Amino acid sequence: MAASAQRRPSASGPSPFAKVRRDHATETAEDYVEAVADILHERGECRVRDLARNMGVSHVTVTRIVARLQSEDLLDTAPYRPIRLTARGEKLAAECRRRHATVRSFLLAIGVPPDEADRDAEGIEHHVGAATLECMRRFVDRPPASETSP
Amino acid sequence: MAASAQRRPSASGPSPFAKVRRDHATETAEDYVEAVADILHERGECRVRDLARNMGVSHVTVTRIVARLQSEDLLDTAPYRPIRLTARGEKLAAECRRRHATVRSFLLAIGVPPDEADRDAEGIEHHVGAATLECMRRFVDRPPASETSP
DNA sequence: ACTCAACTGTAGCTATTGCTACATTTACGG
DNA sequence: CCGTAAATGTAGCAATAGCTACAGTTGAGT
Repeated sequence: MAASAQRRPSASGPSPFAKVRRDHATETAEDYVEAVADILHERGECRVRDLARNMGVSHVTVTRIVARLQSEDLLDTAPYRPIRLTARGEKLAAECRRRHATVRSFLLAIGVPPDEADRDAEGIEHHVGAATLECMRRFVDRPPASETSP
Repeated sequence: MAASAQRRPSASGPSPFAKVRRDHATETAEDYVEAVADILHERGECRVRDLARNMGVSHVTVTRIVARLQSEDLLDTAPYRPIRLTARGEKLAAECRRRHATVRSFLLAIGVPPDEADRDAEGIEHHVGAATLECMRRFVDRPPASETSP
């Protein structure tokens, strides 16, 4: 009888779920860094309060996560001071922004309604590998047919 | 100055991230239920040990999560006994299996290499809404062009 | 029947992300 | 200046998901 109960091939590790777990670890960082970049762009200054409103969580949660991201050299702040991006943070934010835009455009290109495209892109973007992203980009650049228009 | 710093529209809640957080809450349930179904199908019996190997975590983690899923009426077990699916669990597993297959086929259809398609499908499947899934299904059923063959 | 290895459960730790309640700081207006 | 409201920080709680170490069960083989 076939191999083990592993339903997915384990080419790069003991379990495909390992990658998903790793993604979750960076997901928060990516969301916050991207949000900081957006807020900075819109208001010129990013405060804990802005992030709390943007992410839909309490200011306490934001404070703690910002502290962690500062220790990871992604954000830069001081008590009662605005939050800025480090060089690494800027770079990560740019990558995330680009990837998010690609995923969103891709979903729209295959015919997903805008509101669901927004919601799903938020969750999907963190789980899209390099090859998948490239395929999405190619698809958006050159949609194979008028699939979206009946 | 425009609206708020919300970069994404908030059509169905205070923040698009709320949905992502909700998805995460059910993600574990879905993964475990699906794994139980697979193991049951392959070996006829599902033990804590099988799940631990399948998910790449320790048996302790599995025990605790199985207990929670039992309290949620998705799994059914007893101390030192095999793990089975409840009716609700069966239903959820079937839905997940179908969705996973769709996402994976879709990724393959847009040209993602099989190994990355496996990995990414694992992370993406939990964040795919009904409309997005339907679009993927339509795409797989009727690929617009020979996008995958250079 | 008994022994023993494998399996399972329990205790107790860490880390992350939520929260409320309370304390402190900033900054603005009078 | 000084007071106050808003913003921020801190303390301490809950739930989830990891882990190691140790204890208890099961079941197979002798």
